[in-house]
Amino acid sequence: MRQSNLFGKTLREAPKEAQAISHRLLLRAGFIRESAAGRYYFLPLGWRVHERIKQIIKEEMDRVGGQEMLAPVLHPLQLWEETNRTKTTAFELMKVKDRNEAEFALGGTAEEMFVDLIRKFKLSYKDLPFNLYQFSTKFRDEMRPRGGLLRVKEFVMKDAYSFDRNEAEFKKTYELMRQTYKRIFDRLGLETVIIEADNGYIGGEYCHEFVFPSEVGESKYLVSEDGKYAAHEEMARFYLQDKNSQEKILPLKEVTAKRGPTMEDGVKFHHLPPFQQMKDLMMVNEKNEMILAVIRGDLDVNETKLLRLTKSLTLRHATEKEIKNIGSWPGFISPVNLSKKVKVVADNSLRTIRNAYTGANKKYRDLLNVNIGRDYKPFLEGDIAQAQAGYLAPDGKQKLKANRGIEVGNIFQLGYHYTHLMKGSNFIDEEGKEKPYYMGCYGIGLGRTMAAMVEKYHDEKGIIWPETVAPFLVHFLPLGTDEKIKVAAEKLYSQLQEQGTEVLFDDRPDKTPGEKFADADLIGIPLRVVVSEKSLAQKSFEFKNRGENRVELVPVGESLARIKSQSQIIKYD
RNA sequence: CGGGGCGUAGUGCAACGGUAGCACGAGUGCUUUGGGAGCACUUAGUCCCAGUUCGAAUCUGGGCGCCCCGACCA
Repeated sequence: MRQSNLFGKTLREAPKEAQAISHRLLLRAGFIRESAAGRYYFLPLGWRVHERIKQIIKEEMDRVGGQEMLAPVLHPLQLWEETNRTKTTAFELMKVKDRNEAEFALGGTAEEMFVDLIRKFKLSYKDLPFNLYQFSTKFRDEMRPRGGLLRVKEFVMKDAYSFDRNEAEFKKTYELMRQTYKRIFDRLGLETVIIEADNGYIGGEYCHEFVFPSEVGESKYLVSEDGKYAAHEEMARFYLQDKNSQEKILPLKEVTAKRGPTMEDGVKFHHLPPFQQMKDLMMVNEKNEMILAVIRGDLDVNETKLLRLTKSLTLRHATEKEIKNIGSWPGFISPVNLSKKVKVVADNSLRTIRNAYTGANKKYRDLLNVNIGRDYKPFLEGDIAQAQAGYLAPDGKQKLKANRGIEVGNIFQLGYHYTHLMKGSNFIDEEGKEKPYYMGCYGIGLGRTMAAMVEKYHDEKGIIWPETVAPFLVHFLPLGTDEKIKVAAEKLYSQLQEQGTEVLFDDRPDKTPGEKFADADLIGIPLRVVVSEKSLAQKSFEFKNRGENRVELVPVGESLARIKSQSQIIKYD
């Protein structure tokens, strides 16, 4: 490619709205341009990188038997209604109507579409397993796009959907996909951390995020010091340390407590440690059922965990009025003698304390010596506690550290979530009976991956692309206008083209060396080859790898072979 | 959606309520050619709609748009 023909220009300064390094560099180097908030043009250079990333993903997906296909971008809205997702994803789902007033969702993920596809076929266990994937533009009406390509409203995602005959078979598929993702990110040169995460509106019981650690990332997670345990903060478990469960159980006692409504007020009033207090959080789910979450006072309720434990679709805090309506009092809520309408959900931490204090469902009245089991029997008990940096990892030895990263990929167990909700998504088993498919799904955002790579591979002058995804392998710069240089340059350029080496040939005649170098550094092509009067005086071309300062003179006659050997794409196995 | 900031030329910045200017870019010509060259000429702009005013980029109201922080996600 002749640079004089390349569409897209470098910018000396980044537009001021760009803050993230990847955003600034991609903009400045002429890889992307903004259309509207969270919607970007990929310019020719940017698209070449994007397609290289795509190729790597495709190779790895195909290697493990994935089959690429393509689903429509407009999804019949009825499908989303069938799985309740018009409700659970209301914030992000974009809709359109056609001329017949038929409603469609603009695909933001495609579980329903793929399930709907496979139920159009009568398949048998002999057809299983299979894994279908696509690269397609996804639409998500994000509340706030940010950081250039880091979070956008429209992006190309590789999404894959696996269909297995049962959980045991699925587990193999899941493990295979985990390894495949690891290979993909390894090939891209991104060391990712695999963290446990919440399935959110995607559904299913568990999932893992592939996170590239970075300050500009939005995924907050906790890792043990040895790195063996890593989980998204919304999911992270931790080791519960015992507090006073050796204490003798005392009789329940109600006392007057003229105090404020906060936890600190309780601590001050009773002169007892915070852990001995009970934190009571009144929530309301989508069916207007009231749920009281109770937890040890030194811990916080994790609403994601609460959502999962109670199998709720949505949860919100109850209003003061609602609390009074069920016969309690804000700031003095208690699971003891509470209205039967409220489902009490207790955190495991309440088993680590005895003789707790909390409200008495009356203004200015508190209870002392509250003990789980004796004084109240929770409807559900489980882990609803928010993990924090400094807590012990589940092994009880390592400390947890907080970290941030860019979520570049995600693998989900879906189980029967969709195949139960969507009628007729069954295959025929060995006995001739219909059985639902056991599913998983697997996503990678390409633009975000590209941004993550720039976050990693750059210096103060610009991007430093790894060869695996670089837009070109060689940036060839002739300096000066001398006829000898021109002839030598054109010769090497046509030879490189003949041997199929991807080269960006900076043939712009009116650019000074300084400008060509600056652009080359900014664009970040791995190998820079210069021809100039100086180099020709030594019958050589000058080679320099981006990111290294070492410059090497290579005799003209050997240059072609040298480039060829250097530009062999690294084989990965 | 809540909070904060901001909309002036392709990009970065100026302009007290009084002629919209500078740098880079782009174009033409000449010179120059190893780290964003020099000279000359040229090109291109106040987000939109109202209002206040003799006069609005500037003040007021509304709209639209963008960025940053939070609640969501590849």
